[in-house]
Amino acid sequence: MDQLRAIRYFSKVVETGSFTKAANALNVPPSSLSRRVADLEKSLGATLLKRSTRIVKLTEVGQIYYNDVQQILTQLAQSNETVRSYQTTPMGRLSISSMVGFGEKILLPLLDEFSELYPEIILDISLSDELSTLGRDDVDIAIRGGYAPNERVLAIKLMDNGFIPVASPEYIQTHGLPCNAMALKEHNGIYFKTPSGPTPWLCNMNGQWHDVSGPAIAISNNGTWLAKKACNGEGILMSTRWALSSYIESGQLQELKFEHELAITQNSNMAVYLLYQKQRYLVPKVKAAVDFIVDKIKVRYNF
Amino acid sequence: MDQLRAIRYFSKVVETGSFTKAANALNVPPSSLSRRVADLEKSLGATLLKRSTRIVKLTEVGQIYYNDVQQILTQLAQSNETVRSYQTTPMGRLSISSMVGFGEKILLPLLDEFSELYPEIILDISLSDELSTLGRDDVDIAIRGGYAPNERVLAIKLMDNGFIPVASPEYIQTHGLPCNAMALKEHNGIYFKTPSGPTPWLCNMNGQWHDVSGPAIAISNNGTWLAKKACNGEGILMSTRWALSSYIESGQLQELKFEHELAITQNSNMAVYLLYQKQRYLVPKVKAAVDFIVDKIKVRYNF
DNA sequence: AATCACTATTGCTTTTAAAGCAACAATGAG
DNA sequence: CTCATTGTTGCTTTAAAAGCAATAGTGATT
Repeated sequence: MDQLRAIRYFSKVVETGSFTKAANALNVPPSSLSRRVADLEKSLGATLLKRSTRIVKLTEVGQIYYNDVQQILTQLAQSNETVRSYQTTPMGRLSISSMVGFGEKILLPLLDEFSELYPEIILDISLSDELSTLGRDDVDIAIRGGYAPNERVLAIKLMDNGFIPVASPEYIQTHGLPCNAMALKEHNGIYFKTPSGPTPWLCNMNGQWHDVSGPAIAISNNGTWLAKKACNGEGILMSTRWALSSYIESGQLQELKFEHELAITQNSNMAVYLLYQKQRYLVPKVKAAVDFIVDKIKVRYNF
Repeated sequence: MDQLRAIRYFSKVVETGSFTKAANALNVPPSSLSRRVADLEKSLGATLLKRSTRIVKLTEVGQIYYNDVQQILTQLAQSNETVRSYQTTPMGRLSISSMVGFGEKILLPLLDEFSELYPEIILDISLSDELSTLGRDDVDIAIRGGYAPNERVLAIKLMDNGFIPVASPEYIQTHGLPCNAMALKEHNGIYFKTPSGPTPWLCNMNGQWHDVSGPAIAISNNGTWLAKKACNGEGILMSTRWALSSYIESGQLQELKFEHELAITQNSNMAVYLLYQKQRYLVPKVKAAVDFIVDKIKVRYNF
């Protein structure tokens, strides 16, 4: 028995929820599916699918097996691709996932250059702040802030991800410059929101952490919108240095400095990491992109 | 093409280093191997094996592919086993790897009981202090001290693994009771050796770590031999409480207590962990053994 | 409650792929 | 230079999966 084929058939049935639909998708008669899945079940000595003419659903073991086998299929596909593309020119679909803010501000412009350099690579970019599990999904490269990678995944630090407080000159004129971190509590707050909630203003004074968040006037995960609000003088914003640098340089916003530094988490080494699976670095397109991104960012943003 | 079969053939050829030997091992004609491997290479568009009539060896890509594929094969085998044995009585070969001392003193006696309870499980025990990578090798359960598991591996703390200093009453009579940890430097040392080297005597005083190791008179990874030396009054030994408890209870050795506690590493939470792959817990034999070991040890050694 | 549409399965034939065997060519040891 | 050994190739046989048509069972519809 060709177990791999049987598994592919089985998976398709699970995904479409029907032998007929799966058969159409695979361009084989339903009888083949029925027979191969039956073979598979026989060889495993267990029923994977509970079938009736109307509905096909996984049994308990079936669910377990499906999950296991899914992973095995992707791994095999990746290994095959590694070999196939070994020592060829970078080409094919390259899937990159990035944090929204970083993606818009820094990554996408960079990738425009990249595309010119490697026209045969088709980019597939997802911007999202939700963390996708590398390897499980078919993401080749992920860019995340302060993420703890597992052993199979390599992490390269791209740049610092420290948050700094800023406000517009008008706001400071109107409301006064907060003389110390504690004084922030009396100021209007514009808050950046991550998937795990809005980011508070924290301050470490003599080993003690204090929440110095002021009353919120706006919360969003869209950095651009928040920055505009800050420019309008609506309040104080804490965001990353790289997201704010253009506003600071143009004078629209200015950094507020305090004796005790501010942060948005007690975890000190916040940074932007580029993540990829160690094995996949052998695939030319992945290697090309990783090398390109890391190199350009090192040159341009880490003076 | 049955890729799985092709991969199995390919693997066998790699392992035997010859098409003919592999063919004998698999009971198929060599021509089949030749053809399937050729198919595989064609489908991957790469040469996996460099062959001549005398010698067959892996190419660079071949090596990569072989490694990848090896893992995939074991994963698939495990998934199949999971399904096959789902909800059956525990049986089959169960492979356990343990630290030597713990294995001899605690695990093996326990497993004698286990065997009576599950006669259909054939135990395959390896005692070694080298850490074997779970999942890679076909070890179902591993028992290690202070091991950092990855995400796929579950770790259950079995008991503390703190080292305590002991000496025989005779030794103390002859050399005097060391009045504080620092005084240990003047005493004969019997040292337990791990794969990463002999274990020093460390002492944390007011936040500072001091090495208070005395001159060595014996070093070994064999706890029993060291304990005997200590009983003979040859010096002071630091070893785990569980390894020494029988000697202490019989009065052959006595614990030395100091104001500042001793340790053999700056890492505080030393413990004995039982490790297994999360997935494999679904296999009855693995579940039975994990549950049994954890339960018995909790009852008998963690009062 | 009976019908009807749809679906998975089964029996049979056709097609395809791998096994098996024998002959061949290439390689490296002696 | 010879020769045993090994991997490959041509051909035949065998096994397995595809393909097709017919069947039986199920659940929604009337």
